[in-house]
Amino acid sequence: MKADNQNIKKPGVVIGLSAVIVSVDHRDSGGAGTQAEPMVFIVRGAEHTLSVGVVPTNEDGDALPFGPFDPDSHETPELGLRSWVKDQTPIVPGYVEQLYTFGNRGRYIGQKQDELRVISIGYLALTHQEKTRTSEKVFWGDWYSYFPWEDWRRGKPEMIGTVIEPGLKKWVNAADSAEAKLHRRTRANLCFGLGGIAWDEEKVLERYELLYEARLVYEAVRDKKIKADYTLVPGTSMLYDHRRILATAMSRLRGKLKYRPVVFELMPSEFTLLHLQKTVEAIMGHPLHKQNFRRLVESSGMVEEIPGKKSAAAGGRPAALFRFRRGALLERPSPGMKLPPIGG
Amino acid sequence: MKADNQNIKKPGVVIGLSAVIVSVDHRDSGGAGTQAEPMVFIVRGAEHTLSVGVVPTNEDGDALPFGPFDPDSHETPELGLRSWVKDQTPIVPGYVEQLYTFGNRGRYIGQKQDELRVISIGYLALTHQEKTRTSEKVFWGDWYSYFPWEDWRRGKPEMIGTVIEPGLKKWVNAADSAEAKLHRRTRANLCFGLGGIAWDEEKVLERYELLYEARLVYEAVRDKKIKADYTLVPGTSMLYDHRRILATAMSRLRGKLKYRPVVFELMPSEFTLLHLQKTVEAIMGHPLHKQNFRRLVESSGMVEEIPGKKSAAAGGRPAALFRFRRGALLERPSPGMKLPPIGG
DNA sequence: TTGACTTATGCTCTAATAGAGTATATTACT
DNA sequence: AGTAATATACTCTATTAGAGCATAAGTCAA
Repeated sequence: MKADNQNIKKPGVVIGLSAVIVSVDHRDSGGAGTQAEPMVFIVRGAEHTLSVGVVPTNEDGDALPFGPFDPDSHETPELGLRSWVKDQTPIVPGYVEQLYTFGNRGRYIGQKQDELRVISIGYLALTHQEKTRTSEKVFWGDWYSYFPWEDWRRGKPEMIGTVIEPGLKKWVNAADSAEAKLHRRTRANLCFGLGGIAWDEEKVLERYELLYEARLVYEAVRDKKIKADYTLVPGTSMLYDHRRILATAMSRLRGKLKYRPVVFELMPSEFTLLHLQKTVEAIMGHPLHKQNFRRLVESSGMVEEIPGKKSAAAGGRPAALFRFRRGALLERPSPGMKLPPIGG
Repeated sequence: MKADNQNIKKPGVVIGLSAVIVSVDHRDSGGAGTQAEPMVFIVRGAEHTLSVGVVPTNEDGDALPFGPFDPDSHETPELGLRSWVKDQTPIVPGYVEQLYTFGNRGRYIGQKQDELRVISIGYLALTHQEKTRTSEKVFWGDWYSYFPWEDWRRGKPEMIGTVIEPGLKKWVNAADSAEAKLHRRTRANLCFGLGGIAWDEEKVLERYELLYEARLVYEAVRDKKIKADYTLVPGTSMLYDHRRILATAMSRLRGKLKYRPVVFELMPSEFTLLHLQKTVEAIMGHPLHKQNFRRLVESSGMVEEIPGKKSAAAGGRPAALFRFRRGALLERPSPGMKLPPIGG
């Protein structure tokens, strides 16, 4: 259990903080045509993503905001993230949770590739301030533009059958042995709900990693420096491994929603139940049974009706307005809403 | 989103890998008096825990194994951990999962406290090789010796009523305002299942942090340099923030057991159902209903009976021997065993 | 050899919950 | 007034969870 001190202190190891800042764009207030889209805070262009100034790149593209970890001023990495987000963006996140620490070799590819190792502590942050100033360089991106196959709200995305399944089939058949083929096939089936297996909305990361391995996303083509003479899966790519970090955040958030009342971090102070439902559906990526959702939410005690107040009706009976009951957090050991899985 | 390069590269930031290596000591093979105790791999004495050679301490005590992260030879931090564990210990962990990255200021307290910042990427590793050579300095420690209040297998631990509740009551009453008192009280109730709230076995970390804040564990007395003229909660303390890391691992493992078949990483290749049950109970910290556990496990398809084979009976009808069905992992999207919470 | 004891295993009963659907209420619009 | 749209209340059923009883298959000691 002895080790050389020198190994550790070499220059060229950089610690940074990556943030997946999520909000939900509530297109309108209750009533007819209520819409909700999950958004991620994106910075575009190398000079923004490379705020530590040490990771040169020639590529342009979408990236997650990335800030320095300053051991002198930051008590904890999480406080560091909060202060950096507060200083550098117009966002004040309510909920912040550490996701994962990413430290793969080669995750930052630049001229100094071999010298430099970037360790990123990834965070998930939730906010309901979706109306922030944006520009061409800094904006809220629709998270399903990066992961279109994750959006089952209007049924199974077509590309799964037309692009992903054929692509994976090719990858399965490219395996060496029959054994390896079987292994690849079962993995593909499990991830993408093929062969009678149910789709699991939490497997966002596993699916992305599988597509990467099967070289069906641009990042794989880029990192492995291959020529893609076949159809890639639709979806916006990101710089570095940021799409992987985003996938990690989506998996985590989809899981968390089921047992902790984090949705409310994404809601305005007053909302209708449809409003809340559309927000949950937006995150989970699939539709829910309206009456049962209502029963669930009302019986959970997480929410209280605002007496008298009604939403501005738009094409139907006006809905009651609700607010989050902060007190509920103090009454039950692990409040949340048990959400059903998608019907496979 | 610009930052100074200098902030990052200062010397005095060390990245290390901490491992919570868990095994279960199966005291005997099925039959009467079957016992199981969860164990953690412990190193005692500063020279072992400080293998990076940069964190001086005067104290002696139990610590988690800690290894360097070497950007030159480690493709990923997880591979770094695996290789370091393999080289430096007799353990070959099967399952490894990243837990959390700890980087609080002051988590390593030494002469150079203000200069040095240690960032530890914490890992949870599971193994069933509990029979490894040990010494006075390196051994398997009973994890309930560090967290005796977490063991409800033989009912509610007495110390909760005799030491923890009174200690927390004092802490509640020491709050400034009535509001703050109420807040502290509800927090204590939620954590420790007081006032009619059910005990939640997953809140290991929250409970430890509460005890720390209420200065009822030695680490708080040590870090805050106060004089403890009152009774501390029983339980072995650890160096640095290692008991917090262990608590994080326990929380994670208790949660994971409910939806992923990780128990089998802790089992020998053949086992009886009682054996399996005792192992789950050991991790979860509370007893389970035997017949229902059997129904659950058998219907899950995670396990198959070994035809003909029976356990060596010890005082009763011999039990059938089972083995883990690896194939089950490939059949269902998220296999596991839904475990009931402790009856509040 | 038999009866007491111990553990394993099979089965039943009941309460709670989840999933799906029907029915009615309240609004706007034509 | 009638139609469309949404909100809300309620019902029905299948599944699951929690608890306990009954029987099986061994050991051990008198």
